Amino acid sequence: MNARGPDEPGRPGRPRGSSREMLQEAASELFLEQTYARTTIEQIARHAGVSRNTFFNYFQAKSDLLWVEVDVSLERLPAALRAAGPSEPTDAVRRALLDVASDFGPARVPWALTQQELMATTGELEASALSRLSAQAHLLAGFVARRADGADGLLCRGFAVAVLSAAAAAAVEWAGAGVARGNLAPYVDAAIAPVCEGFRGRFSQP
Amino acid sequence: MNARGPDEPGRPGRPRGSSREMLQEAASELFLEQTYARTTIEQIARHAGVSRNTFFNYFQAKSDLLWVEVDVSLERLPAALRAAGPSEPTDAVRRALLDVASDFGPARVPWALTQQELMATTGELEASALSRLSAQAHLLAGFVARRADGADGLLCRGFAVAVLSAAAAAAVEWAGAGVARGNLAPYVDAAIAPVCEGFRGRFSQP
DNA sequence: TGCAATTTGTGGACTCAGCCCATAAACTGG
DNA sequence: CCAGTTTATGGGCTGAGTCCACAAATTGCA
Repeated sequence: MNARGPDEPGRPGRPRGSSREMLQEAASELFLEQTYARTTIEQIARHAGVSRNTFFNYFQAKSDLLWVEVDVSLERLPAALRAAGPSEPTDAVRRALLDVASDFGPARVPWALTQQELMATTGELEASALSRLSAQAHLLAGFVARRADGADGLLCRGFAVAVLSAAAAAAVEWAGAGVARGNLAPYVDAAIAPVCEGFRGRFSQP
Repeated sequence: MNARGPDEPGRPGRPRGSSREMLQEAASELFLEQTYARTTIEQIARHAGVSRNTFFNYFQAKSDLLWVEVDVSLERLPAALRAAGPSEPTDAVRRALLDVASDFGPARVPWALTQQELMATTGELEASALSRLSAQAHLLAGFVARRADGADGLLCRGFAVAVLSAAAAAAVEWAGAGVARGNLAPYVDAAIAPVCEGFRGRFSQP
């Protein structure tokens, strides 16, 4: 077990010859030229100067490339929840999601939201999308359950997936709105506010 | 263009030598023995006495086999919505979803809900699940938009995905509850009621 | 009876994602 | 110089999904 990260200088072993960023950049160029569906992992890797297998040292799946920006912002969700303070759970979740959404301005549209129609094999986008949604739902449900001690597990999970899928629908709408889309946050707020309202008060404070 | 279905007797062309049911039965046996992940399309087809390619004459994807029962019940959703009458849109949706859910008793658990952990390639279950959810969301959003003339598209879509994902979470909970799970409908009702409440009144009648 | 049209079954070939493995290369510290 | 560690690479493999050409089975029509 070595506590050092993969980039510290004094670390044993062969240093990395590439980076996630290089592969992302290579992929972006190819996606623009050919679309995601017509781009193979082999092409991305060679374009970045590495071999196909090396690609899998940096990403677990091709579809991860569609979600890089989203994944980065979602890493902040736990902190955003903690920062939301001891308020009512649905309010805390709403504030935290708006905080994460505030990362996305009109020019920062994730690949995942622009390549909706042009996916290769059946439901590659769907798979990657739902796997992310359920990971975050697990997080949110745990948060709510901890805040509302003894709350019904189904209620926590129901709220988590409902609010997240409403937010996702808002992101799709936002991405499809064209150049005048503005910021993501207002879209998300409009979509999740009714969900939060419907669940407000159902998570009794401990 | 031939209006006759694939089973009418007077239809030209070679009659079908197999059926969806035969393939489903073959698949069920193999899934019980080997799990979904360890069963190949080739095995299912041979077990049903046809070739691999013929499988794709009856199903579009291997994962369709996980959703046969669900798909059959979901076909009733449009009729259930129409039957829900001219009541408030969120009420109509709630009643229609409970109607569909009433198909599922304690012994009728779809494969999709029992093979959650044992999928083959990354996110095969997720892909098939989300593709179904978004198809039904499209339906629901259209229904609500028609009922509430001039309503915000984002609000309609947000409600549709929120209520459906809450129902899906309920189904997961239900399937995981073991032999004493009872009927699906109460689970669904508990999960979607708050969502419907949050959106109630937001779809002004025309 | 024969012939076109139509529909299904089938085998073969292909692409590509994802996975595993053995080996080489590049670095560390002793 | 050596042992340990980490990355890079090539090779091979499985399996889903697609395409295509051709055979087989049925229809209606001449």
